[in-house]
Amino acid sequence: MVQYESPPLDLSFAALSDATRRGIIDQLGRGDASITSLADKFQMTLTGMKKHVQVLERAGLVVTQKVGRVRTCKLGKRGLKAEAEWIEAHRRLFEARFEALDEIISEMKQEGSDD
Amino acid sequence: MVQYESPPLDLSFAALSDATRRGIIDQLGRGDASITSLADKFQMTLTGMKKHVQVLERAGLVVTQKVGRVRTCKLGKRGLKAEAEWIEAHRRLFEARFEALDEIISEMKQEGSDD
DNA sequence: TATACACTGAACCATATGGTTCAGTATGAA
DNA sequence: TTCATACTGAACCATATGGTTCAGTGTATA
Repeated sequence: MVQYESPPLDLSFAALSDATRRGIIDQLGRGDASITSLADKFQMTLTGMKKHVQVLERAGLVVTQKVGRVRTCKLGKRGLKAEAEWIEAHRRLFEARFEALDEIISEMKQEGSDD
Repeated sequence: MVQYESPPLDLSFAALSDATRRGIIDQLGRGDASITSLADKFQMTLTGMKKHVQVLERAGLVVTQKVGRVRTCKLGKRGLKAEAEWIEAHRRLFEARFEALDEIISEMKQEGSDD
């Protein structure tokens, strides 16, 4: 029996699982943007865009600040460090598995039913 | 107006957004496993575990093979390359943003309402 | 052959997601 | 003051998620 938690990774990977939200990050990399300008760019209602931004904000990937009537979104200082670390560590894990001898052997004598 | 797609990243990031599934990848890194052994290790019903494995399989992160009555799960050869690339590219993007001059300036003269 | 084991599928449940519309509120400009 | 802009919140909708139970099916084993 093993225990696993770490909500931050849950939130950020979930945030990254949507193409629109990855696009928003792309866009904010080219400069800060208001909700309205993002909504225009991604052909979506203001309300819809606000929800996406909130998801990114909860994940710490984006920070927003409202000045006057416009809310400006920018990339969060938190960055993607934790995510990069998890991915890198496990990418090595994947590779290690395939270099293992028993893998090569079972690859050679590969038979048996599948579905 | 911008168009964004790429279902593979959608699927894999979504798969990685659950701590149990990240744990399964961890576990498979230490050796192949049956649905039953995974279900035991994560204190979950067989049916529940099967669903998690299916999510990982759809994302290409895990492959399974049924021999006799046991379905063996192993890490997929696809790996985490595409995910690592996206994360790395955007991690640099985050950092570039913070090195930009206007960031430093606006950080200094930081005022204005927030919520 | 009888029994146990490993999985599978259908059905259900509560909650979350990704989107919308509609009706505000607050702010800036004329 | 009036009007447009920029956002906000509530409500709704269809679908997905993460889990369960229950009733199978197929495969080993005694």
